[in-house]
Amino acid sequence: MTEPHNPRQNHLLNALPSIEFERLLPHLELTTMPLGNVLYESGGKLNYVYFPTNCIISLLYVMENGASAEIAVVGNEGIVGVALFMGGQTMPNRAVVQSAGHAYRLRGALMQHEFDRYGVLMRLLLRYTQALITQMAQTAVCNRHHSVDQQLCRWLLLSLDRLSADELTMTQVLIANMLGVRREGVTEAAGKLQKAGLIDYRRGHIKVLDRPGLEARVCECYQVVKTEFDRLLPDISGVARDLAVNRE
Amino acid sequence: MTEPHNPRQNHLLNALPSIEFERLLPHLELTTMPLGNVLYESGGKLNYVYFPTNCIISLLYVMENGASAEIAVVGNEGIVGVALFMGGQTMPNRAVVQSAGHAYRLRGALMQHEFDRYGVLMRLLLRYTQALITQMAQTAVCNRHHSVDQQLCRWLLLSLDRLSADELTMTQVLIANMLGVRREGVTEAAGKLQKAGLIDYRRGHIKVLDRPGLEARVCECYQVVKTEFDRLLPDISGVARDLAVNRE
DNA sequence: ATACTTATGTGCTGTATCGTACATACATCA
DNA sequence: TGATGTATGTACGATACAGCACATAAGTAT
Repeated sequence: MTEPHNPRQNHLLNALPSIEFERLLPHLELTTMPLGNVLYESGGKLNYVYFPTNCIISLLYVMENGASAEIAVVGNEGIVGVALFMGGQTMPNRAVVQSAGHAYRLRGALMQHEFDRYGVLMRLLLRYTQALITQMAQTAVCNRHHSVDQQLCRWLLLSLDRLSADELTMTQVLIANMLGVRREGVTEAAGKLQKAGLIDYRRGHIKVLDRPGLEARVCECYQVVKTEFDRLLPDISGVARDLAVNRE
Repeated sequence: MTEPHNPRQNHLLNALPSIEFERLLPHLELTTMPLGNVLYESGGKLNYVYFPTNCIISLLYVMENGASAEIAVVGNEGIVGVALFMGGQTMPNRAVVQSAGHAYRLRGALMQHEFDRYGVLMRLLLRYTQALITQMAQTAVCNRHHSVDQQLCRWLLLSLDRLSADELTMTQVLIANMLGVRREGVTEAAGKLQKAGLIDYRRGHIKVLDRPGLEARVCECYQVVKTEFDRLLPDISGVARDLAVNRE
């Protein structure tokens, strides 16, 4: 049950050539990420970047009136805190643990220093950031045009992909906050999926029974995002090799 | 009307130290940007990046069923084609001229080469990209929570900021495509603004009569985006004022 | 002027989602 | 075992917007 933790469970870290990885290793701190923990507040200074291994972090915007909306999710394919190397230091949204687990964190100053070596790490981070951009853009599109049912499917699939699991711990209230809809809307949408035999939903535990069924029902947004992540960050050492060679 | 065109009308180019600017200058090609012109298609290769001077480019996603939604707008504060230096080469959305004008373009290979000098240009581009991320994120939030009325205000203000003008040429159908709503919805929202004396709307021409009034009516999303652009690219407002003077 | 095209305005019905209120089921712990 | 808090289900009117049909108005070409 208690798997040994390893920074290489994070795909970005795993894709690093050993020289760069070894350089980071002593500075990577294993951190427990309990559900609901806030990594940074909107506009707050980022002291660390986080490389998730088996947790999911949700980037969400909280409005003046308290309503919220998820902008993107980050799992072990990515990093939390892109503002640290993009140059802005902060961002106008909150990062909160959506699914408990672990992450390796790295001090912001170290992150910047390592980024400024202009090596494979920098290339990977920029590619990841582009993928993140696509996810945000597609969230905007999905919020505009698709039904709660479809958005729930998208959200489930994106989350499960990031956990490499078929099950997750999550109440309907939380999902509603992420999607920025009423809790009752989630109840109804989840009810339909349950009735269709696609998921099994019981008091904070969702289990996917028929993944192809979910994929058949989801809007195009899911595939756009997934395809783009696969394209930009294909499994993995391959990319690193390309990145090392391709740039003259 | 041959105003003298100058690459420095683009804020990113203008912010470059002279060494870097001089190096780019011979490669910057002045390009006419007619309304509706498609700079790149979803997934299409980017041969050039574009530095708008007095035009607006809209990044929009076109869905399988033909519906569309704007993800972000780019004016003379920015650059079109971030995928070229972020490493992904393409993006799953379309870039189309929303307001006619001019831009300077630069071959993709040159852009990458210059980025890889890791100078001021790179820093500026990354900061701009972070600002762009905020704009996209806020679009997602706005699509989720705000009314067509509010979104129209936001869209108008963001567009006008990028033209340093109080007037723009734009039919309701086009606005509807950008916002991803029905044309009739725009008619109604614009009608309200007209009735309130905030704008004068006549067959493809919108003139803002009461900008403070618009700002009072817009949702928080506009300020979030504007504040973030000002923070990350502080030279914007100054140059914008200059351009506004030049126009009269 | 005339016809024609394009832009805008209006009205209707249908529907997804909201806001609200409340009922039921499950889980934990005294 | 029962009490209590939390998660989920259901119901109903209100509303914003979609989808559609059509009317009017402003330019443009003949």
